[in-house]
Amino acid sequence: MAKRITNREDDYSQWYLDVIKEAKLADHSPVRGCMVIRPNGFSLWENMKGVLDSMFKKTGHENAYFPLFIPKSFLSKEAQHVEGFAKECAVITHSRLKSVEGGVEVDPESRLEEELIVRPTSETIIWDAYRGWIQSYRDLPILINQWANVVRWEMRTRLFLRTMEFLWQEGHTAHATEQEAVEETLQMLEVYRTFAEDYMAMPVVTGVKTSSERFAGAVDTYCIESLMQDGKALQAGTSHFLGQNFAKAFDVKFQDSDGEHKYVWATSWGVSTRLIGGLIMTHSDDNGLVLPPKLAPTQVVIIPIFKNDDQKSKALYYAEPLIRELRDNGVSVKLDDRDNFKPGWKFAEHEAQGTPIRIAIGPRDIENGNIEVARRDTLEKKIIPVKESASVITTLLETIQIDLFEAAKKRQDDSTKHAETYEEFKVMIEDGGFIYAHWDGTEQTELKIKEETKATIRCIPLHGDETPGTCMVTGKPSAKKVLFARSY
RNA sequence: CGGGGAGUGGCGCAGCCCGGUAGCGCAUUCGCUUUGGGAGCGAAGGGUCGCAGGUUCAAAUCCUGUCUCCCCGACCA
Repeated sequence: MAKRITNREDDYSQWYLDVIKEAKLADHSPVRGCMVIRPNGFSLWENMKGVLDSMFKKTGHENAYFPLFIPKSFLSKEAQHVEGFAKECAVITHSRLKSVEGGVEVDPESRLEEELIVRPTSETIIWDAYRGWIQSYRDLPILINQWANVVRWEMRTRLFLRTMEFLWQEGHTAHATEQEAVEETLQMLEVYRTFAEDYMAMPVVTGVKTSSERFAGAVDTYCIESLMQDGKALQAGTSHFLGQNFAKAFDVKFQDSDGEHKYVWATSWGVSTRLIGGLIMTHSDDNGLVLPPKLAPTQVVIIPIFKNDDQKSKALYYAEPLIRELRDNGVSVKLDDRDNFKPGWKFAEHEAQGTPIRIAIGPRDIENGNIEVARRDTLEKKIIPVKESASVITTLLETIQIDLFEAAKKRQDDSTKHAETYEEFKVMIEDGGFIYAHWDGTEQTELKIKEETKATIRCIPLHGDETPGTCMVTGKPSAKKVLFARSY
């Protein structure tokens, strides 16, 4: 078999790129750091989007859309926020081109009076709008989400994990009380955890970021962190409690039931196409992509095996009721009846693309009233009677979904360690993985650890060991262990 | 943005040092034989050698600039 995908242990980065290429998820674009999301990648995103969107709707959110362009002055209104994003904003300075000999150039006459920035995130333009929408406590809460693209001018990019333009959703909510906003922040974090674990089959740790890793402009940033197969951590989603920072910056006040004018409390939360990168690195293997059934664009592929037209039509005839029954059960089925590829070629191709279940139907199966069922995750094959196939397959899809999560969870647990001393920590971090250790809570110590080991504090976990101790570096008191890892 | 590597039919590569009319494998098209793990034979089509300048009788090859990708750093979802 011609191997087109680099083995993970030979070169993990190359493997990641090969999987994306062979699964036809995305291409590089002519513009540095941008990507073309191909139909296979986009339908995966659409599935993720569909699930998340209904989860947002169930928690009372509505979708809206705010502009791509933001007046430059808006960004400078919240001091921390500017500092965080200033270095990575695309700026629009001109409005047109003019033809010149051999092409076009920017028309110097068209310089904009106020330059526009391409949104790196939309807090500013949204809070500017909220000012006009909010007068009374009766106008609150505002629970809005938008699906959009954003641009961050990154130095170093990787397909899905960090691109200059990416697709995401950003929720922006406004509340009358601090408590309500904090509850919203945690509720959405829980939505993300549920989505990651129950749909992506990607186990995560939930926690709060340290001040140095916090979102620019937030009071607290909560996150879901997951461990990839190479032992590096990926921040998969964030939910921010913004306090009154943006309300103050954009002067958004409401009159409360007690007659007082008060600043509004805010949250924002988002996940992006980066999740696709996380999905790839959580489940895929040296044969290509492995997808959880709940998100796979195609859950079952049927490959007829035939030597001639007669056998082909028999196989198709045999497959037809099965396809119908599976579809009636809500299973997405694709029949691969192309005759310009041999079965073996198709097997390899669908494996590379991550289709959870493959069914082969050949003359032998038809004769015996069977089908051959192969699982993508374990590569296991078995012959089953066609009569039982619909129920076997719907059950198998559920089993695969669970097994993928369990396998990923086991890997994450096996790669999670506790370090009591800094010496121990330095040794452990070389093997990758999550490491719990005591930390004195200061930025200096965090920075020292980062400089010496390249590991960062991924989060201060919300659930877990609450035992106090002493910082592994300084020996100062520590309330509880925090989670370290090298990260993407 | 600094250091290293790379860009040649759709994909993977050779040719470059030492300039002389662009080649291989896979894929594509047609025909025949094939089809239970990436089929075989025969024929055919397809390339501004990343882009822009320059040197030269002549540039994929030499020189300059520039764009994109990969790896490693600093910065970030």
